[in-house]
Amino acid sequence: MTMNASGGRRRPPTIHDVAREAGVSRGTVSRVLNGGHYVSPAAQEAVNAAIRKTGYVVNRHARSLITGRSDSIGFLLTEPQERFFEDPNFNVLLRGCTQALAAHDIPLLLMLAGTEDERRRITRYITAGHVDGVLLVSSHSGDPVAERLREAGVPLVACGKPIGLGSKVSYVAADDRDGARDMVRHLLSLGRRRVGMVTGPQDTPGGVERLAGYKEVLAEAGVALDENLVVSGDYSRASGEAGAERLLAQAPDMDAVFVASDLMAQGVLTALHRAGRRVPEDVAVGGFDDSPAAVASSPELTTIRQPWDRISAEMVRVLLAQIGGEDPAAVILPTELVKREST
Amino acid sequence: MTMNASGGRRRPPTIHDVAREAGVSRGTVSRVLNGGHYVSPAAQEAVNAAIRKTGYVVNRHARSLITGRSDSIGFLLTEPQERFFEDPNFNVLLRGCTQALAAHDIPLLLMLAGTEDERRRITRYITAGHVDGVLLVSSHSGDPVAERLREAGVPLVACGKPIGLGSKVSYVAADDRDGARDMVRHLLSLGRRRVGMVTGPQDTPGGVERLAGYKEVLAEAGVALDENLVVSGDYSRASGEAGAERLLAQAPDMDAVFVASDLMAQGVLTALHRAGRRVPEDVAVGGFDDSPAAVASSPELTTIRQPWDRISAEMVRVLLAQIGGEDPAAVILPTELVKREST
DNA sequence: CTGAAAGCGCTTACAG
DNA sequence: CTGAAAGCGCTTACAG
Repeated sequence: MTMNASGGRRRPPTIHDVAREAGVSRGTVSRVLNGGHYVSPAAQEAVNAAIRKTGYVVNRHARSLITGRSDSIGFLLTEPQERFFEDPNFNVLLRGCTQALAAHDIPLLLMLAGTEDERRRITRYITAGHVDGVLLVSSHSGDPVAERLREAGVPLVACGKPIGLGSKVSYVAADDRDGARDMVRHLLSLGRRRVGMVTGPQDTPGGVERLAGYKEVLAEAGVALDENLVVSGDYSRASGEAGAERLLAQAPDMDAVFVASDLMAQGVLTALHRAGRRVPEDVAVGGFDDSPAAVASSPELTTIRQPWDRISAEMVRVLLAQIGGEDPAAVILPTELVKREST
Repeated sequence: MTMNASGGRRRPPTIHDVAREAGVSRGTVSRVLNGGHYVSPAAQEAVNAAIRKTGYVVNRHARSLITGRSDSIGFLLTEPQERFFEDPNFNVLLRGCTQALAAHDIPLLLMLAGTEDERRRITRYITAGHVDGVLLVSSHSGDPVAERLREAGVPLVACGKPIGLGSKVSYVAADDRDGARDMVRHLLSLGRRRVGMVTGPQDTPGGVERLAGYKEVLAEAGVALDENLVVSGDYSRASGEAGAERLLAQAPDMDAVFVASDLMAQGVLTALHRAGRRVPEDVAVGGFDDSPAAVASSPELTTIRQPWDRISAEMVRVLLAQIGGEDPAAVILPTELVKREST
């Protein structure tokens, strides 16, 4: 890494300049900066005025060096990046986390670790203390990064339940099973009885839970489970398209399909359209996520809304609490059925 | 901001531990860390072995404190965030920049400044030296942030030409005008003569240039410009839909339309479909960007590919060069016509 | 080529 | 409530 100082920047004012301007010691300035405890109102005021006058901004490197904290948070994306970037949910999550952190004046470092090599490098970087905590977004959850970070004692909160780590790692997730149950119940309420499903990956909590919800409701309704009506996808649009083609071949009488993500549902719509099936007349289609994809497709998708705003806000809240010394926690948030044109 | 040290992290090894392990002074370790100049091969080797053995990772805060560099780069998004996050191009750009930077082991800080208040706060943060340079992504380009950062001497490269700042600020952009020319020429080559356009915002370089290209080619082909065939949008899907409706009302005989972004083109497709016009039989539709939206829509869009991978790579290259002391530079990259189903 | 030393800007016990 | 002082982990002239 080679970076030199740039041309035009003049040396910013230091705590020393502020102290001189305010006529107090540097210690007092620091105390004002750190909450104003044990500082007389007069000194307090003088320092604040001096800060305004000098345009002082704390040097975080100096502060971090002594406190041992970095005052920044990492947003870590492991595993296939393309998929996440293709997924509109990712945007909402990233934006939500950035904003929630900005409210605390904490910068967010974006970290991508798609290869094992990068994952090793990033893990070292993190465990060296360059961020105070990590927001982990990973699709497949046999993900070793979560375990490594947990072992190193790095505060961590995952988006979705990390399989295999139980409640030792904090996570925030929507209630996938309940959402799936709502959707399948909705499809049955329409009178459909040949309800197919395109699942998510089965090494993913969402993938597992949504399938479980589907099976439960079918069983409760006394509808026999037909293996030909279940195919698996990987959350990508392409896998939805392929999945629908398989379903059509295996179970031509399918009259509804629950698809574990809106993106896959877009693919399903494409395949159905090509096969000449009308949606929702011939086949009702239910998605999951309520992502922008849901209203971008035609017909617009009936889907299950994941509360992304709350998810990101909770992830940040739990992480900050954990950095503050609290124990890990799991937060499960309710979903909501959004009825549109596809059912 | 209140963040306490977390439970399990033990104190990481310092340069002092490495020096002891290697049997050299701390200065020598530092020299190895910073390029290995003026270090004997023997010392070099001993230090490297000690680094491996101790698992040493440099403390960036200490380094930054003394060098005055932060060894990190900011990715700054000003103006309406929703639009950018909705825009698939944003993802590609963000990912490309993150990866290009990762190759230099430089972390990327994501900064969102949608309100004037946030913009002020971020500007202070940046000018205080917390990042070495800024990758600026802003739609409307009367954007005061670019000017403020330039004045403060912060190395900066914009995505797209910042209006009003001339070549004082580095930027990387696709050749918008040339791309637009290619598309309109393509539409004319299909025999269409009533070619409409949905423009981008006219306070945006891309918005201006793409319209200019459209007008140029029409003039060159001897096709009179019809004001009824030109409406303006804001790059959002919704504005494309509304724009197409206006065009249909003003110029029902329109047989082709050039839309300044794929996202708007999706909206155009929706409106055309609703009006019962077949694409491309009745109306040929050309987009711009070659974003994921282009293949997600049906029919798939003929469009102009922006070389996003190269754009992000060049942005990073130019920024690092500028941080290294070079003067600002503008880089214009060629576009490419991608023929699909909509023309 | 190498070590001893100063110093980056801050925070935090420690005396008062 | 406040100042003087030590020290966080590193880099970089400065002597040798």
